[in-house]
Order: sequence, then C-alpha cells, then structure tokens
Amino acid sequence: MPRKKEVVNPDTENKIKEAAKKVFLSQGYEGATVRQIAQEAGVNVALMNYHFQSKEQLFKSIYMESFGAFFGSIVRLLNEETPLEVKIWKIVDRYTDFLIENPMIPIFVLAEHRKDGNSLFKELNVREVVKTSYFTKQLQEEAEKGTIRPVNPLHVIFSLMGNLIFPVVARPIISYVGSLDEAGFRQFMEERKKIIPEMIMAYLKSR
Amino acid sequence: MPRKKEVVNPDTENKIKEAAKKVFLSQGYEGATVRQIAQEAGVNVALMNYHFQSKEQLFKSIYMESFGAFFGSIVRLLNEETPLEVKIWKIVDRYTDFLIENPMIPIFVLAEHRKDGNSLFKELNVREVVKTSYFTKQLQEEAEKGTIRPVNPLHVIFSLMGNLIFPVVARPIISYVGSLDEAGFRQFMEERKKIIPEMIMAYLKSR
DNA sequence: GTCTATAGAGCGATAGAC
DNA sequence: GTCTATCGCTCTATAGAC
Repeated sequence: MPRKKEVVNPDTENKIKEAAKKVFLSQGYEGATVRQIAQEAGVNVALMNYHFQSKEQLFKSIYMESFGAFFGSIVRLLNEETPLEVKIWKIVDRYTDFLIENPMIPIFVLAEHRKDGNSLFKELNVREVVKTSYFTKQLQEEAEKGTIRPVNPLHVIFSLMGNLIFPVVARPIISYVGSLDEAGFRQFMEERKKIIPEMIMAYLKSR
Repeated sequence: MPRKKEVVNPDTENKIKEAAKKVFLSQGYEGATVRQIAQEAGVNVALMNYHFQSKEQLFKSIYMESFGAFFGSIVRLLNEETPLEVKIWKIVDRYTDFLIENPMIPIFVLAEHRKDGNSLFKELNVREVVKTSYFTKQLQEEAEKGTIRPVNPLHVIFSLMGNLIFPVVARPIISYVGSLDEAGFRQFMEERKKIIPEMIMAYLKSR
C-alpha cells in the first residue's frame, strides 16, 4: 500500500522566494522579470502568480519578512542594558553576519526609499524607536559623565551603518580593487568587525 | 538683415542629459523609461535618440562623463604631496561637496557593478591607481615611523568611502529618521565633514 | 533638428485544461 | 497545484514628413 502524500507541496513557495531573492538582488526590482524568477525556481510564471499573486506582492513578501526580522533583532540589541562599548561590538558583530547572509536587504531598502517615501519605516515607527532607544540615552548619559565626547547620536548611528552596509553594497568593487575571492571577502569582513568598533570608540573617547 | 543663427541647438543635449540624470536617479536605470526622460526634457523620444542613439548610450554618456571627471580629481588628491592628515581632510571635504551635487554617481556606480563586472573600473585601471597611489604609500610609511598604527590601506579607503557615500545613498532614510528638510540635510553633511576625518584619525592614532 | 506615427519585442498577468 | 497558451499593454527604437 502506497504511503500517504496528503499535503500538497511543502516548499514550492520557499523555492520561489529563494529564486526571487537571487534575481532581485542581481537585477534590482525593475530589472528582474517574472520569467527569470520562475525559471530560476524551476517553475512557470502561472504557478508563481498562483502563490504570490503578482511580482510586487512577491517582492514585498520577501522584503517585509527579512527586514522585519532583522529590524526586530537590532531594536532588541539597541535596548539591551549592556555597557556602551560592549553594545557597539555586539551590534557590529551581529549586523555584519546578518548582512553577509542577506546582502539583498540593504540594496532593497535603499532602492525602495529612493522612490517610496519611507512607507515601511513609518509602519515600523523607526524614527521613534531610534530616538527613544536606550542606546541614544546611553550616548547622552556617557557624554554628561564625561566618559565620551558629546555627540549627536544620529552621527554615531549613521557612521556605524555606513561602515557596516557600504562594504556589502559595494562588494563587487571591493573584491575587484582588493583582488579578493569569496574567502578573501569574508576575511575582509571579519577584519572589519574589529576595526569598526575600534574606530567608533576611538572617536568617542578622543579629545 | 537677420542675424545669423548658423549653429543648431546649443543645449538640447544638455537639457536631455539633465532630465536623464534626474529620472535615472529617482527610478534607476531599468525603472526609467525613455518617455519619462523625453517628457522631463520637453522633447520627444525620437529627438532624444537622434542625439544619443539609445537609452543605454545616453546613460553611459552621463555616467562616464561624471564619474571620469570625479575619479580624475580624486586621483590627483590621493597623489598630492600633502601630509596624511591634511590630505584626509581635503578628500572628505571635496568628496562631500561633489556627492551632494552629484548624488546619482554612487547610485549608478553601485548598481552598475552589481551586474556588469567592473568594466568601467577596469578601463580606468582603478586597482593599480589605488595600489600605487602616494596615499597608500603614506599610510605604510607613517606606520613604519610609528606615528599611526599599522593598517591595511583598503580598510582606510573603504571606511572613508562608506562614511562619505552612505549618507548620500541613504539620504531619504536619514532625512526621515532625523526629521531633516533640505537645509537640515546639508547641515548634517557639513557636520560630517568634521566628524569623518576626526574619526579616521582617532583610529589611526589610537593604541 | 525636430516632429508624428508605428513597428516589433518583451513585459506582467490570467484563462482554462489536467 | 501545476501546466500551456495567449491576451493586452508598454517599452525602445526607427521610418519618414517637414
């Protein structure tokens, strides 16, 4: 007697999502075509739209899911009650690993916001979350105590982000200029895990 | 007797180029349409193609021109025989001003290199120019003298670039999170002209 | 140089069979 | 759930009049 096979497909949707991430990443949203994605996933366009309704829905589904999870994890980190310096090292470490695994996220976010008016950020209330985060408070308190220089938290946050995100977005350029293969690039990113916090702390403690 | 009017149009091409910069910047290469560009320029598609042959040629014409000029200016700066710290301040200052005026350049460059295999960089021989630049040599010499810590020049260069380029690429995000209008963003960038060199120098001099 | 009109390719999406 | 076939639209590019 044959085994039951009852439930439909466990992972067609995941197969499509993974294919879509890959294609969106290399082609951008506009540059990607539904035919490309379907081919990469080994299915046809009709099936893709059966599961995700449209190209735009498919994109949003990937985008929201990855970014939402990531943002939640960063917010938790920002609000942790660890000392400032430890926190900065942890942020850099976790953020770097996440970005190496999910390079499409910053590229999508940057592209989206150029045209879309920050809709996702508004939905997640990013502005208030940053402004009221324990991290922001810590920077102010430490400055008052005189352990670091006084600083606009936005500059610290965007210096961190620039240093973390830029290498991922500019990966092909870095690999070319530094003659780095896959392993070489990973090595480069591991080195940055040390350099970035050192640089931020050196700045905060100087003067 | 009527004045001569001899030469054809002085600035149709410039009008089209400016329109194209604007549209490519907000829509990306794939997202932009030739109709949009033509409308923005106040001409029709046929005229646009009369001057620039195709969408791709138009893009390359803008891209090559702006990036080539910019790269030339940076190379001159890297090779100037000014002291390291002065040079870093000058690079940040000039680069920031350029990027505020030409935000489409990094966006184009990053998008191009994700798909195109660094063709422009190879043509300009960026790798060798960086490796043999006086700036790279300076970092090594100063480290030997013990005035700064020993460091892989690539990390310095990409930290500089990340800090300079990221705010331009992420401008809508920064403006949203910081509640900044046009003037507020410029102010933010002016502040960074001071913070970025201080941060790099604090790192190089620490330990 | 500049226009109108349109050819020809490729796109996203869906109807309908299985 | 998955397929084939195709619709209707928009895109880039160009022919041809002025």
